Amino acid sequence: MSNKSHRLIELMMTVNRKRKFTVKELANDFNVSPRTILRDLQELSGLGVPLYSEVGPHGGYQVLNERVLPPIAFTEEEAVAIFFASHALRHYSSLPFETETSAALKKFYFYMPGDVRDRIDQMKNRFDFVIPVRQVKSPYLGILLDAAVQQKVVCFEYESKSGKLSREIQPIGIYASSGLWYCPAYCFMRKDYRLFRCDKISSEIRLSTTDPIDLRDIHLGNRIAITKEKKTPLRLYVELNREGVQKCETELGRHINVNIREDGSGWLENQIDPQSIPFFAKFFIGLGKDAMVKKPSILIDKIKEMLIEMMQQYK
Amino acid sequence: MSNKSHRLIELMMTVNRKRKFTVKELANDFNVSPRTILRDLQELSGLGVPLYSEVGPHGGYQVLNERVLPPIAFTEEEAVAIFFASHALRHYSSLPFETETSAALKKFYFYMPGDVRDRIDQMKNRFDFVIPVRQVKSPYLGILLDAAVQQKVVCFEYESKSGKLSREIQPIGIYASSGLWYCPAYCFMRKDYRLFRCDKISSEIRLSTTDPIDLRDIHLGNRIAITKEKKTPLRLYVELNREGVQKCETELGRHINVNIREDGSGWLENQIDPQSIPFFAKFFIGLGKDAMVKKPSILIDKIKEMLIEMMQQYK
DNA sequence: TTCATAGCGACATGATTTGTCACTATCATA
DNA sequence: TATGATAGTGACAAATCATGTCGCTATGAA
Repeated sequence: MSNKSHRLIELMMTVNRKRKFTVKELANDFNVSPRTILRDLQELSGLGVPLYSEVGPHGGYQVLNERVLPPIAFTEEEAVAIFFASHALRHYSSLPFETETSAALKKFYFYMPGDVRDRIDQMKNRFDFVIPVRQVKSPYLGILLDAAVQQKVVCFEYESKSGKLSREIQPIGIYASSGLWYCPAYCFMRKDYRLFRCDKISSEIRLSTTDPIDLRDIHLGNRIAITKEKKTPLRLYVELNREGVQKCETELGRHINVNIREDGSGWLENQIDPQSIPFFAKFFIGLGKDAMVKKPSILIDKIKEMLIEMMQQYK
Repeated sequence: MSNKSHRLIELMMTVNRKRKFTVKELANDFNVSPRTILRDLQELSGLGVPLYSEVGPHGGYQVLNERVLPPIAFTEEEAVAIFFASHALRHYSSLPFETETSAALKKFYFYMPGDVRDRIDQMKNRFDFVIPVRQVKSPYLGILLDAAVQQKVVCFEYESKSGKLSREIQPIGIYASSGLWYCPAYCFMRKDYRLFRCDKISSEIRLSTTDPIDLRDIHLGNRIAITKEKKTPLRLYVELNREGVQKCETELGRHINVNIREDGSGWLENQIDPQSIPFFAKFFIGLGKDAMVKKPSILIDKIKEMLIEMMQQYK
């Protein structure tokens, strides 16, 4: 392959790897004169590599946060799958990334071969990953994620049912579920793990001076096992008919285990946290006669209480 | 920019777009001699573009099914966002793509600059898009999507509440919501639009000989408006407090418009389909005192009926 | 001030690229 | 079977491009 084109491609990779470098350095690496490197760098710039330079001692070139992916061979299916997965991000009103993801998608789309593009166009209105739309913004996702990754303690005002309270937490991670963002974290106030809803954070997030605890081995994948051990659990037992089974599977996700019989009916049998009684009461009322709660009695009482309340509401 | 390098990059895009072409053709496109194009194509080959050629009339060059994406400049943020969006696909037990998406992800990951890779590794266990896990497989997603794109009529056995029935439908599209796949379609049996759950298709899907109707202008984005026109609508009016507003936003998605007042409370005001009365009755019972249904009276009656039923159930 | 860096322009030289031409090979099809 | 459309190669001269060198400016840190 020709010298120059080859060098340009190598150069592209090299600058991406080094991120900071001087013209002289590269001239040595590539055994060409600095002048040549200068010209090459200008070409790279023209090709879209975002180079930035500063003169003076300790100056030099830098690649800005844009990186250039080298040519990657994707099969058509792969490209389409990646496109639509990223496309689904448009449903989120908040993301922990600063970027407009639409910019990334446009690039991706623009550089695709024409027929893949055609295929995407045809599918665009016929295929989607739906995520409930919320207007609720969660502006602190980036900070929380950073804190989780870097093991930092943060504090903020949090709007819980019992009112606004200042919290000091060390995030384990963040995740989106049904259009809302959640942040499981260690709460220094409660001295225990708690789940926070990111949209209920009602003040700026500040870094705290509290020493972080060691959460390196606790992450989204294993936190449930770890946090569950500590609760004083209530035993939940619910009979479900076919419809009930299906709804529970859809709506409870993986937190609660749904057992299924051959005829399609089933039952729930789980340890639950006393705090979640109001949630389950509402949930099973919503299921109507598709679910029959047998235990715990405290849950049954709550359901009755709510039913009576509602009877009054609708006279 | 220098002629040759420029041309090579353009060429890379062009061959990816055209997939099949002759040397002469390209020579015209690029205003160079065929000889030059030949030499260029050899270089591209050397760079990994999978070219294949055949001599003779109707021969020419082809790009094999792996496509090479040219170098794309992504910001670090963009790359990370695309990675995690695609990563979220692993939650789906069924996808309409044949490919293992993990293969695509590995490639993507592999070619990233080292420090982006590090960042991804750090985030992997601390960031996720959660989708309710279902064991339910939907093996016909690909076929349904094809049928939607290509305007074809298909038929299959469908397991609805009223039992197994043979259905003949023309899909509008498919979408995933809360871990389940749905297929809105025109149903030739009901002579109307219906929503099918892809996992309830209980037989092979066959192409039907029925003539397709013209659904080119109906797609996931507008089907609701179109299908609604035909119904005899009921007017829904519901008062919501703050919590009610939030739940409706989360759970009703974009189908129903939630109006919000300054104090956080709000109301629903919509046309609804009489068929969806049972759904809404359950839904608003589930909201408890966070919602107060004012209209239509038929819905209120249904709610009362269900409440009474449940009171009896729990004595 | 001095030094290390980026950056530009001009120019001669050497290297590469290009077009042209003449040739071979393959294959579909008229 | 002949023909034409296609890929593919080699050689060489002409055109173009790339490179190094030199001299210069500008900037900013130490």
